[in-house]
Amino acid sequence: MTAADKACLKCAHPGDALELLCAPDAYAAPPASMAPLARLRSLVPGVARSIIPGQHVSLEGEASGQVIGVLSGLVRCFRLTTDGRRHICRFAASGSLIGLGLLGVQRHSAEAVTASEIITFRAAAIDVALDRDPRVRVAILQSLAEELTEREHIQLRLGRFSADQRVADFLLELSPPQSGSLDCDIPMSRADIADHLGVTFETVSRALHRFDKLRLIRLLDAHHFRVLRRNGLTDFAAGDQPVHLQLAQA
Amino acid sequence: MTAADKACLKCAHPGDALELLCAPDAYAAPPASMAPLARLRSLVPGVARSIIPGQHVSLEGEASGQVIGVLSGLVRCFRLTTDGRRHICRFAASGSLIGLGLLGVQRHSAEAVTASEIITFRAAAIDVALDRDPRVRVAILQSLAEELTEREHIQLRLGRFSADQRVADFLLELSPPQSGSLDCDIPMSRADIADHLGVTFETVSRALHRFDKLRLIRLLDAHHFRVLRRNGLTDFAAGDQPVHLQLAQA
DNA sequence: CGCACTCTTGACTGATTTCAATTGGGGTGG
DNA sequence: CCACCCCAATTGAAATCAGTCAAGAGTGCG
Repeated sequence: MTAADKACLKCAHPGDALELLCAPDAYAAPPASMAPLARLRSLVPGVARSIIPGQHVSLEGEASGQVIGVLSGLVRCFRLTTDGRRHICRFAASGSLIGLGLLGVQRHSAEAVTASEIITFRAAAIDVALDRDPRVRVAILQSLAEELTEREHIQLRLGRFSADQRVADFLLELSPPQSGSLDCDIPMSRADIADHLGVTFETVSRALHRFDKLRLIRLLDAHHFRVLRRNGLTDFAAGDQPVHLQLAQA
Repeated sequence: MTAADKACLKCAHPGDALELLCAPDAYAAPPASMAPLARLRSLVPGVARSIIPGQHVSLEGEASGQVIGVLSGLVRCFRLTTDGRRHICRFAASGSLIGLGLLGVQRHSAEAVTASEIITFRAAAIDVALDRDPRVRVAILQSLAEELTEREHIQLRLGRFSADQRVADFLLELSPPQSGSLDCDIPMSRADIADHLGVTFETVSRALHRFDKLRLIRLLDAHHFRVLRRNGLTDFAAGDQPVHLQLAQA
């Protein structure tokens, strides 16, 4: 039996005991947002392929002439500062498009976080289709609108939230919106989270364990947690901190 | 002679002695990016009007069914957190469009920083034009691409730069790219800058005076500065800090 | 002429980073 | 199959950066 056989395919973290904990597409965007990529796929020819964790998808600045869609798994999009640190601008889950905007010029590098399937479109093909088919135009505009909304939120989080608030807010994104106490997985490493939230991985770790102590979540293991009090997390992320009072007791 | 007569019309900061210091359209985007709004204006009917500093343009969350273009002046786009703090997501200079994405639904509030002229398009009109005229499509996509690129940079700055680096980077944005030592104005208040960079206004003030001491810039007054060593600023913003060594001496 | 507001500056506090040590799990090779 | 190694994660302690609090200066406006 190989490692791959034992691995939890959903989250790509090895270990069979926890397979059942992996919520189906836990990090996936709501169904509605699958639409743009699905529609694009039906209207523009593209080449699908599978990639393994860590495998690179695109390189910052390259004029690859490609747009990439994530069909399954999770991809991290990042840039490096001149002094070598990394900033993960976003995690692209299934349904996300990478490289829109200046068609075909990559604004950032991208690598697989988990085993993923991606589809590659030629930017030129999309450009042509944009002229011919209004449905393509709608799909692209919708995808751009979604990314802009997502970025707006990320920006607010970076600009105005404390370290713990950022982590709480991120956990809310990881967990399905409605469910009160479902088990969720954390596909990415602490370092990935840290580089996305603009904090250190130690701070992420501490925050998670603090939430565990406060009974907001239950850390099942390093990559799985259960939401115990979603409202508590929400309040905490929002800055209402009745929870902070409990912090002293904890 | 009224206050308005004496005011520097470019930056809307009163005082006649400094009128000549106001670089023409100092904060304006490069000429190329004027294109989308200019083109849109020639293809879609819109209503222009003038607004005074502080006057509100749009309200977060409202489904106004409008898209706003900035013809001159400067507009701040912002959101408020639940605990009442403000985050300025971006400063929209002449040529910028506000409210693109989910057409007609405002992702944020907007107010004039300086006396500005804006033009209001009906989202429905743009939507119709998008179907009919490919040039509109190009203009909208280009504008979205520009905003996304801008946001990507802002996000990196918030996520990975120290307070001083953020201010240095912001100054670079305020000053025309090429000129070595031209005078620039700072149209917005310290608080505006702080709420954009995710720091306090005290920190902004301190950073500016530090750069002045280091001879990277010359602060002419609270709202005007001269770039002395652009490379120094660039290095500082990038994290190379040969300058920091001088900091001890200063 | 004085009020109000923005900006500057200093001293202190505290959150987060940095540095360092330890733990734990998984995969590899013996 | 077991021991070892490596990497990720956790945890603690010290150091630092930026925030908070507070006082004072400058400037425009009434």
